[in-house]
Amino acid sequence: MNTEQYRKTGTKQKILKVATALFSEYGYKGTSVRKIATEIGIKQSALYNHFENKESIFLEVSKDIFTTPFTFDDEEIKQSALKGKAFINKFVLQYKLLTFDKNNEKMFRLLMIELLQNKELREQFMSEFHDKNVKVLAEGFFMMMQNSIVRSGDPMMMAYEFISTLFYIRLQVTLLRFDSKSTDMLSTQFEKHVDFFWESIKL
Amino acid sequence: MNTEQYRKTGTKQKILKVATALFSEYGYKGTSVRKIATEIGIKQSALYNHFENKESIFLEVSKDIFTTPFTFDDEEIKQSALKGKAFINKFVLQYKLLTFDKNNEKMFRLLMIELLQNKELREQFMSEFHDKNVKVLAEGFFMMMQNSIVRSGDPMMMAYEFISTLFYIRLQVTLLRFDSKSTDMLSTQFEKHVDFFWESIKL
DNA sequence: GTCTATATTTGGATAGAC
DNA sequence: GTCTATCCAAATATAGAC
Repeated sequence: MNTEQYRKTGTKQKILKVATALFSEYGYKGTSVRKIATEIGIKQSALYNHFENKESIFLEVSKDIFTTPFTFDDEEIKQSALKGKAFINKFVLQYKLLTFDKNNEKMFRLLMIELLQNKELREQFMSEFHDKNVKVLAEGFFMMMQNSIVRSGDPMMMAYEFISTLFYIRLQVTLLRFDSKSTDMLSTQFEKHVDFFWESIKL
Repeated sequence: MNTEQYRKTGTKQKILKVATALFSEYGYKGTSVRKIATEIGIKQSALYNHFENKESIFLEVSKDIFTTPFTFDDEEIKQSALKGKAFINKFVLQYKLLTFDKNNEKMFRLLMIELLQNKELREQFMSEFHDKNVKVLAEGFFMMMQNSIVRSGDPMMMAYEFISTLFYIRLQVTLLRFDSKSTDMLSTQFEKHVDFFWESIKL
């Protein structure tokens, strides 16, 4: 029997779930372990059976920020890149799905809340959120340049230009949704961006 | 005589200065009134002779976030817009100066730290930081379209594309400088952006 | 206006019974 | 594993002497 283990895991998962919700709404300092505990119906001291301290809860929660399934394998890149616009369309579709996905939204909020309070998050932001995406995009643009599908230039620069707007849209969407405001005006912004950008680089 | 008033104002200004530095580094919750007080060499309780409470200090500090001298008067727009690239060059120069200006940098950091914790800041971000800039840029692009200097399209959309990259560069610069890292790789990004964008829209 | 002293609250963490 | 009880630290804020 593993009822005991099951219950233990159950509580631990509850803690992580509630902590994720609270951290991504009120930030690290704005979230007390008391609040986490009462929210799941246990006393504050009981938390310490599952986690050493508050920070270890946060660390486990924030682990998931950058576990986004965001890489295309090489084959897929090559195939898509030759199709030109289809490549960036594919990329943006992924990005858009992440933006509106409930879990990813929480993680993105948490990232933005703690970005200037947490050096490690800043570095991960640069490497995982920026560099990785730029690299994938730049590879695609490079191939398109070689095949004279898009105008020549620095692929990394082109990728930078492309990803920056995606980030900005995502930030705005996140802010609006945080206040339960409509994102109608922004929902088509992703596609508009693709169209505008493609028009800017195609040959 | 207004020595007393002078001293009062002096302390008040000191408080605001120190509070700005601390809030923009540790955020609202991460900054205690104690720390503000000791930093300027007075006891914590003495602060309450100048401000009602902690929040009122924050409010006075955050007032300055959006007092950036960022609008061009209509005449200047018209003149610059007809010159095409000179217009966006001018805009970006302003933006770049703000990005690297010590005071504006603090204010931007404060904005990013508190953006998801403060609804009013979010709304001001949208109206003052986004809408206002989009409007100015869109007017310029509109005139360029009418004069067949740039390709036709939605001026607001074009402005959105343009400003989003500026914001992203600014954010990255701010993060790097926060960790005292080199911004060499980004210092020319503003100009690269202008070049890339102009190449994308010019006729 | 600033100081000392103090009230009050909140939050993180531990000890020990069940 | 959870509970009650308790400790400790930090932080906001006020009262009253100088």
